[in-house]
Amino acid sequence: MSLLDNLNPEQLAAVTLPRESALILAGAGSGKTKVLTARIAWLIQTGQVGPGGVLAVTFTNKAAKEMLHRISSMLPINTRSMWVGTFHGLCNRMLRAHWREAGLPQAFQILDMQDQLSAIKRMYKVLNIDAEKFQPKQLAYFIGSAKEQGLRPKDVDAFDEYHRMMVRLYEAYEAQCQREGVVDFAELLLRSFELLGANAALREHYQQRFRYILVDEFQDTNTLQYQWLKRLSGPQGCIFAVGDDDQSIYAFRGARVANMSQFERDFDVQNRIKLEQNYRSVGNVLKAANVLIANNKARLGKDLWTDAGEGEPIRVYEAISDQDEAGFIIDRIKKLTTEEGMSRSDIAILYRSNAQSRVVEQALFNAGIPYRVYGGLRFFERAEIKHALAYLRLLDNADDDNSFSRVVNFPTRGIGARSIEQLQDLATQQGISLYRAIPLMDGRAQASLQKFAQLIERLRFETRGLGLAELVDKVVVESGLLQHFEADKDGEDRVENLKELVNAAASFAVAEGYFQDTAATEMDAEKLITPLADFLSHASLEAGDNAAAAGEQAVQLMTAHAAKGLEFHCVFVTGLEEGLFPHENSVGNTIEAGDGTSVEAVEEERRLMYVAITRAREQLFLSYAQQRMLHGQIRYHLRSRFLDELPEDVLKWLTPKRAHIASSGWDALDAKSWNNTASFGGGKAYTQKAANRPYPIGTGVEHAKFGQGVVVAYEGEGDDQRIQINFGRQGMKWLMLSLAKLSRV
DNA sequence: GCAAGAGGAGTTTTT
DNA sequence: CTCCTCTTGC
Repeated sequence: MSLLDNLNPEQLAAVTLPRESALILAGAGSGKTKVLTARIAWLIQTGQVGPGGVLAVTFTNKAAKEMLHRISSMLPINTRSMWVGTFHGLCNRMLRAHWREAGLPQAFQILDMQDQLSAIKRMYKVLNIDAEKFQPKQLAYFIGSAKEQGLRPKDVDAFDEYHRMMVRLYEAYEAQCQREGVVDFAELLLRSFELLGANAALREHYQQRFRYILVDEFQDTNTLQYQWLKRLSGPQGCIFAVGDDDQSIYAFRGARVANMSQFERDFDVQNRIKLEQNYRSVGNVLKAANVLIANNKARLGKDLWTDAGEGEPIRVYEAISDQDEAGFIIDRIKKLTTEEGMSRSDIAILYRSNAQSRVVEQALFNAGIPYRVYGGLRFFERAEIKHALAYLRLLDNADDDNSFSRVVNFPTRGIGARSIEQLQDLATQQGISLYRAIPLMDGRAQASLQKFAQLIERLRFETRGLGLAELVDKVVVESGLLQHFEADKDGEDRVENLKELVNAAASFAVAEGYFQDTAATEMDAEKLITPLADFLSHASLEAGDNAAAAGEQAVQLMTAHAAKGLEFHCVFVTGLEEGLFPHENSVGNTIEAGDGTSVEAVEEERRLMYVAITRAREQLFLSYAQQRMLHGQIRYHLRSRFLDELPEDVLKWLTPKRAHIASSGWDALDAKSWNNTASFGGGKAYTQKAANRPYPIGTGVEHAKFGQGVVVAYEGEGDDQRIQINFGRQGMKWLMLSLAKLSRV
């Protein structure tokens, strides 16, 4: 069977393109990964390139793994010489190989976001910076976005005092990182980019080597990633970029859709291939998606179609409250699993923000339906794991002050804050790391610090020659971490996790081909890295699964963002309310597209909605609530504009469709006449019909200037009485009741 | 050195 | 409301 079987004409055209740069506009569910992997396999199979000449880059480790997996199932080749990975993973690989040229210590460590923040806080202490005025998070953001634009401190223009300070802090942060031998995520990219820029021999080497570069999710690339690709591919470069502008939902973290059209210009792209046939969803879902996304102005243009039938209509439910909405979902899930025999794991509940999961979780829990929530702490981010990793990092690089500070007194060894301060002063004075400053200490604290240093030295000595898993095991035990959590009556999970870390090290060693007799600290000649350093990189770059544990067969709960790339038989998109989805922060705002133009921020929200609904294979439920608990207050929202943008003929309203949300100030009696609603409670707010409140809270009203809105609150009495109305896209307004010309909707 | 309590903030997130 | 961080007090 040929690789090219089972490809539609557009896919085939993309897979078999000659050596030239191309942009593949791949719609949701159009077989994007299939095309990417088939192209790689085809290039290799037809002898146009060897595995070593291919570089494929993705955004997530999951996507990279999936790609490698598929390639190796198509071709009997060794994928180790192939560069397939995330931007960060590939940059790390390059920097490990050329650490000297890149100006890094061989054992450089990678800071994740947590580490970066603690590094900044530590720096603030030394420099005596007011963390209120210059918030660590703000600085981290500032540094990150500077680096993503390729800017070093000297390149950043500061227009005011605040920003001048930020630049100085950026400079100090850089110096600290360099001294400690650590790099943050953005630094991995920028260093690699600068390395390629400064070192012509190296640049040409890689340019000649990677004859074919393939990029997944191209719409998500930021400025630096794009420039990196450009530099790496070189003048003769050939880039196969796959992306979907309609699924660009990460502008807020620097993704630049404009890279797509810039790519076409920069690389003289002759071929823009559209993959529009969808293999995932039924017709009704696709029609809704197409019509919805057509409301966006900034688009390259694309319409999905399918051979499959229309499927069931999209069902829409207006809930009285968030609880009622959850009740509706539970009810439907029960029906789906019992009457239609659907597996729970084929059902996803999507929402705009994480906080919305609570109500649904509660309801699922009460109903005894197993579920799992995506988006919690990931394995390598857990405190006990970070502690263990800190010991390991100190073995690899004793100058890593972040790691030092984390574990110097954990488990407690009587080294207090004052001793650390003293030590820090000495280290700062001498321009050396905390660890190296220990011998300079005197007084009482010296003894305990010395003991800590001896522990590290002893561990380093005793683990020499050990395999990776044995090394990790030894460190977890000898550091006292295991014992510490074993003594803690609530430490069971942490003990389990530490043991799991040893397992993780063992399976990592196997997966990476480090055999039992490979010493964890011995350089692997082929990979130019020690197994320990490799494992530590892995821990930083691949933080692990972030789904809370629960059995198989669980309903999947996640944000619409987290659902990107996934698909489910049945999808519930919840909280479709103005202010929530689209989120209030996006309404009325514009964002820079990156090419000089600006677009409405709500367009990104619409794309997010597009992503959400195109996750559904067969069944799609949309819901919203008239009132919901938010930040400890009951809030009233209008129905989301996105619902109103959907074509009526693919929808089936399970509750009467009203002119708009809460149009008649209805009470519990009305609710009973509606499907299912009464049993789920809620609606209490609607019983108040005080004479001085002509429009009860929750009522829909129309205002000549602001349009339609929902009554949210009252204030004052008599002639002074004011009414608060949520006008959705016009915002929240307080109006004098006696003056405002209102009418019921 | 740790636990309780005040205080503040509160989209989306991968590496 | 609820979660997280930082401070205060024993």
